[in-house]
Amino acid sequence: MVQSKTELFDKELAEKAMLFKALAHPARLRILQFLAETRSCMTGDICEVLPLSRTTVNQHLKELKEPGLIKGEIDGVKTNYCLNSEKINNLKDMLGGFLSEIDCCSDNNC
Amino acid sequence: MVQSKTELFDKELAEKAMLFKALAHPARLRILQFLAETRSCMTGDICEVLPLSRTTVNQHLKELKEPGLIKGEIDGVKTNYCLNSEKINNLKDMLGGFLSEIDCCSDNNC
DNA sequence: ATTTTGTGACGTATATTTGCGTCATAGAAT
DNA sequence: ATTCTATGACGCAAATATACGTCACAAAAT
Repeated sequence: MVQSKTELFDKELAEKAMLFKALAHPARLRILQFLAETRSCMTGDICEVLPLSRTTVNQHLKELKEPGLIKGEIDGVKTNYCLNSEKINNLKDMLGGFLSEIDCCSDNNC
Repeated sequence: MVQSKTELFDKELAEKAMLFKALAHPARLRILQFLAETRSCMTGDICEVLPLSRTTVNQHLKELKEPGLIKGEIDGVKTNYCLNSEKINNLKDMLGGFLSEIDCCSDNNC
């Protein structure tokens, strides 16, 4: 692509797409699940659950942190990660809204 | 990446990630919106709504067709696209399920 | 003081996505 | 028969994502 055209779209749509993108990899979904299961959430612990190197896991964590879905708190040497419930709830509303907007009437057949 | 490790994850998670990926671009979200608004849904019509070339739009359509979110019916020269309500509803359930699984208790703070 | 442990930052290689132009095809209109 | 319209298939270039190794750093343990 000569240029990324993402900014030519509606701002809200772009934002929603960004959130979907954050969820578009099984590793990131697994991380969210894991963080929901256990609140003790060191980076190292997360790595042990995933079939990926620490480096890669770290990168996925960054991608979840960027849209604010998770938070990272430095605790001495360690960093504790956890879900950002507020954002997750926003996400839930947003996605639900979009999907019901899309499929208001279920007779959308050709 | 030396290798795509997507297949090392839970099959269900991978499937969910695939669906999220299909929704991870504003153009594709816009297409879904547009198809919900109007059922007359020729490729050409869709192109006029998007700031992208017909070639690119076609590709996005393909990406929506693959997971079955939309259907394409050949009508003479034209192809009519429309939402696949059944799949959209599946999607809605799946996402809702995942999100409530993630955020069962809203006291997930560090 | 040195080692260990847990991290993040940086660079690199490969894979995939995005965007587009061009071509071929098939039906409709002239 | 030729032109026009609508479409899909193919291939290319640039941008991003994915995965990893290596390095540096800071606190804790030895």
